[in-house]
Amino acid sequence: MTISTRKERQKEELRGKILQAAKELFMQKGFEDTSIRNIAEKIEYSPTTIYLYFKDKDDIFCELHKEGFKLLNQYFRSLAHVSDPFERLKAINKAYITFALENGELYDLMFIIRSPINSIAKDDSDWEEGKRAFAFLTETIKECIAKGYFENMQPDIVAFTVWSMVHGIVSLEIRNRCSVVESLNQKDLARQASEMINEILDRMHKSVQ
Amino acid sequence: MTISTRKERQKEELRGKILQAAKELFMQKGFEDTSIRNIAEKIEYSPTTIYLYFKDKDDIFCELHKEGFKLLNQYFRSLAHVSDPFERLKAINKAYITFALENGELYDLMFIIRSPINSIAKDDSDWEEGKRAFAFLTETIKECIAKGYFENMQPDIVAFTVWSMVHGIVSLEIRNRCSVVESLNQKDLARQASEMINEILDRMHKSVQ
DNA sequence: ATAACTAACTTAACACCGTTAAGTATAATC
DNA sequence: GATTATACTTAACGGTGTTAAGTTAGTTAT
Repeated sequence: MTISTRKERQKEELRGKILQAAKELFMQKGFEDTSIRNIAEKIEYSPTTIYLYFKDKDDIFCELHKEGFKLLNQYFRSLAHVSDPFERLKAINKAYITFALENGELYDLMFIIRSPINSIAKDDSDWEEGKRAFAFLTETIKECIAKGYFENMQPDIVAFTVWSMVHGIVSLEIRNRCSVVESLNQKDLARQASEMINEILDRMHKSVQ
Repeated sequence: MTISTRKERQKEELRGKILQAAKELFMQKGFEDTSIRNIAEKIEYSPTTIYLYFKDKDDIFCELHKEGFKLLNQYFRSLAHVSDPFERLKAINKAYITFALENGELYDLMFIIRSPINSIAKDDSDWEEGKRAFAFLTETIKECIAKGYFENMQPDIVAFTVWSMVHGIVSLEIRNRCSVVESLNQKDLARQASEMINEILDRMHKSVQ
């Protein structure tokens, strides 16, 4: 028993090493620019070994995709204690942007890259953590509505809108499309972006008071 | 003279054919999934011929990038006659989303794809039409501000915010990340998105009256 | 103890990719 | 008619994801 569990543990360890190496390389060079051979070299195994642990490159993608959402949920979890829902909503925005800019390549993987997202969409377990993150946002917005914010608006439509606003900013930044706007200080984009979004939310709120 | 101009014309024609073939393939399969060999096969030339007309694949990208912005400006131009700036702004949002969803792969090229956007950023001529499009938006917002909208906000910050809001929606759709929101009718996304954005703008306006 | 089997890994290969060096055939020029 | 320039192609390089077949060590069965 002990011997077979050790073997199983070792297998799991190698799987973890592959994932770790893949993650580090993806963070450095991005998904497209990281090859199976690169990963193999890093862990000092032959490229084909990786296929004993993962179906294909997309399978590794999926794993890190899930990991990314776990991390995002960690960023969010620390906000659960903020009791005022509107303040929490603004904090979510800030946390989301911080997460995206601190983990650019991971964010890319989660929300921008094309790759195997169509195959991933079928399997519900791949989106579990993603849905949890979105649910946290939706729940916060429901509380806001209960307090009189976003009157006459559907919670998940508001949630989607808020999400897409921050995603818009972040993805333009990550894919380097901000250069057309000269007056935007690239370095302080996170702060400026947060402010803009929260300014918008504030004004929306004032409109219904 | 006639003979050399004919040759020049023929060269230009082939260049155009390459661009046209590339465009069609990009629209069908996306940039990454279209190879130089695919383009060559389509126009019945050898792959290397393409390198006589374009420096590399990124060079073709740049050309279509510029073309995309020209087309976007065509969508915008038809809105110049809308005299009320706030109505025009809302029409711009609608047109932008329509453009993006009608020309998904082209939009991808312009605003999402990583590829050679860093090399493109240096050359100002590549962004000429892009800046014209953004200027149209900024100008409209300046007029809005002159009429009392967006009080105490910087025009190009507002412009960037508006842009990123619509970009957020559109890019989540194009890269298939909308599936987490079950209540969003995928088919009518354009309409729903337009409505959401314009609802937000309306509420922002009411807040300062 | 030896034979058969299994697990973990590697080698070699396939068909593709972007790109380039060298070659060819045709047309223009001297 | 010889040379040179133009327009194009062939063949190759080093890379990619992926797979079929081979190897080597360890486990199990007789």
